[in-house]
Formats: sequence, structure tokens, C-alpha cells
Amino acid sequence: MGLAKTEMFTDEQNEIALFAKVFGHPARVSILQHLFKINACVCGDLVNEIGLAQPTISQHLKELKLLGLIKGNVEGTSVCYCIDTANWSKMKRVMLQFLDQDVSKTDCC
Amino acid sequence: MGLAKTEMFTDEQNEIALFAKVFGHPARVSILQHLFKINACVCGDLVNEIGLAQPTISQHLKELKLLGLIKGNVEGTSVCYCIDTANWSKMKRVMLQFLDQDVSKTDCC
DNA sequence: AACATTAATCGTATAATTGCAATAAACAAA
DNA sequence: TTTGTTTATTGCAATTATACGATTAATGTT
Repeated sequence: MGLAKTEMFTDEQNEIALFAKVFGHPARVSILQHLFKINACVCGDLVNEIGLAQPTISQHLKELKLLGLIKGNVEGTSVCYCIDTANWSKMKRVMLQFLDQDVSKTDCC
Repeated sequence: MGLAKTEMFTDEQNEIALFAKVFGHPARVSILQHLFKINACVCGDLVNEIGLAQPTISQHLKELKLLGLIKGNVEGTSVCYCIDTANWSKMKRVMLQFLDQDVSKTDCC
């Protein structure tokens, strides 16, 4: 069917999956790493940095923006994108809670 | 195209994306949380726990196994699945390095 | 051997994702 | 106003992901 049955999972599970899904493409990982490195960025830089076409980058930026992980300010004809630090911290808390589950007792087989 | 151009990204970026992708579905998040909680599990339990059909669960388990995050031991007619703690820790290290990027200086716009 | 139980695989339908050319939109500069 | 620059949107094709019925495979039970 290709459709995740989100209604049968908890809000927490769906939230983790949504965040993880946006990290599930190397272009978006690359964009985020670049934004962290540069501390300020216009989309044109990203198109040159990564080898993807401008509409493709724009689409990936849109998805990151939709989840609130980045924000963009219009500056003339270009747009300045950067990490939304508050939301990034919130996301990190959710993901860490999932990743940091106690591993010490689970090796059973 | 529906195909990620992995060759234009670093190994690290592709690795992060692969791990994230497997967490990008609430069913797999749910399976992993259940395995952590129970410390041992047969597939039948998961089919009852989660509301998905047996072939669907089996498919999700296969993907988790492919990345090495879980391992399964055959015990009679059933299979005991559990977290592969060593690989989980390796994955955690990779993901934490990505998530823990310094957020203090990036609020630029 | 015949049957039951459990999980994996196959086949297939449907939906989501990815990528980009073409175009539109917004703004600056001449 | 016309032209150039930059980003967003549209439309489409190709690929991947999700889900499950039907079947197979493997093992245990009688």
C-alpha cells in the first residue's frame, strides 16, 4: 500500500519516525551539516556545494523547514537559511531518548 | 527519479541516512522499543502487539536485521529476536555525532 | 507419516519519494 | 520598464517503500 498506518502507533513513535525520515536522505544530512558549518547560508551555495539541481535542493529545504529544523529569511533576491536551534534541541531530546535506551540487559540470544 | 544519488555524498552522510531511514517508520520504532522493553521476543508477539500482518512485520524485521540492529535466533518453530547491542552502540555513536552538532552559534537569521 | 505452528518469501497493488526541466514569482539593477 | 538573478512551484517519469494474501519452508507434535 505504501502508506504508513500512523493511527496504530503512539504519538511518540510517529514523531521519532517523522524526524528520522527527514534525516533518511544524504542530501538533507549534507544540507544540515553545511548549515552547521557555515552558520549562515543561501540556497545557491548549497546547489553548488551539493551536486543536485536547484529545484531538488529547494524541495529538500522545504521538508526541513516543514519540520521546523531550519528557518529561512528573505534577503533581497536570495534566501538565508539556517538551523532553528530551539527546534533542533527539541528534536534532539526526542531522538536521544529513543537512541539511549538501556542496552545492558538486552543481549539475550 | 526516486533514487538517492549516494555517490555524491560522503560515506558518513550515507551511513547516517541509512540508519535514519530504518527509523523512519513507526512500525520499526515500535518493534525496537518493544525489543528493548521485553529483552527477548518472538515474531508472533510483535504481530499481536502491533496491528500489522505477519508478512509486514517479517519484512520490517528483515530490514532491521540487514542493518545489524537486531539479531534472530531460531528456537524451535519460532524465532527469538533481540537488539544487537554492539551494533546498536556503534549506530548510536554515529547518530549522536550528527545530532550533537554545536547549536550555540548558528542562530544567524 | 500426517498435522499443526511459526516465520519467511513471493507476487502484486498502492502510495510515497526523488529528481529535474520548465515555468513562475519576487526582487534588484540598468 | 526591461533585464538579470535567485528561489519556489508545477508537472512528470522513474524508483522505492509499504502492506498483505497466498504460499512455502522449517520445525515440532501426535
